[in-house]
Amino acid sequence: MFTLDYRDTGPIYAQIKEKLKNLVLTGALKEGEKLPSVRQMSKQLAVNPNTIQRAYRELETEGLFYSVQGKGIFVGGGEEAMENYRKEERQKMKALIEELKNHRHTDEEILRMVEEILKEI
Amino acid sequence: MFTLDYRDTGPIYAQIKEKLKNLVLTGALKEGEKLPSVRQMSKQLAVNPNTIQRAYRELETEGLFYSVQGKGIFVGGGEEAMENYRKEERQKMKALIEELKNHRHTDEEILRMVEEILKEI
DNA sequence: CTAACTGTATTACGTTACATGGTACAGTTA
DNA sequence: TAACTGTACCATGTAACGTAATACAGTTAG
Repeated sequence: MFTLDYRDTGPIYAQIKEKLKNLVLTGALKEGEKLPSVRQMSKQLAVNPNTIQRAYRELETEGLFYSVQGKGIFVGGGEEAMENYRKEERQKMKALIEELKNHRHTDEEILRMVEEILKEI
Repeated sequence: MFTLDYRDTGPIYAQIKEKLKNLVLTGALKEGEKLPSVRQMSKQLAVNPNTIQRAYRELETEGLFYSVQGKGIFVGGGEEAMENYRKEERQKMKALIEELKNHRHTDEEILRMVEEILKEI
């Protein structure tokens, strides 16, 4: 499904959350699909089941997944979660732009930087 | 000089670094200016001298400050540090834009978002 | 019904980062 | 000389993180 990046310094559960979120947001995991069980995923990634559980639980809290006792964890419709993520992303962008303006970048410089980066990718 | 934000969850030394960096990048602290001593600053902010020392040391490593034994810590020319920060900021922006594109945002949407935010600020 | 699978919860332990507190030493300056 | 600077340790307490083990409830295939 995916592999861990051991150069990443942050918490493992956070990295797993990020990977799973991306799989859903990019459409690789679609609504209703079942995710690997906590124990199965923990074996695949060679981490503790509790670490997987934490990632799953938090993604459920965010509204991206839903779980059913004894059955498994599934990808939800995600409208609510999507709306949250859009807001988060906009907030991140706003914070970054505010930082750039604090550091004496002009609006034109910022726009030019964004356009350049968009071309690069 | 500045105050700490106790809602901030991250390390205190990191917050102090960020505040000091901003004071220099915005021009509030100019080249050659002397900074409060480790002990003086630690009293002002009510934190341990070692915490201040760490912030100062790291900013010196980044090339923003320079220290002289027995005299104090001063704001450096900072050309080297500035260059690093510009690169860091561009890297942050690139990472954020890549995330947005992964999440199915189009170039037009991203540009529009940036323009909107620039107007807001 | 039973066995094997699911999610979920809890407790304990070790490691590490962070912050504090204290001490010490070298250089500068009034 | 005294009081200030930076710098370098070491010891301690706390919290986050990850691991490990265990237990319980619901589901499902046999």
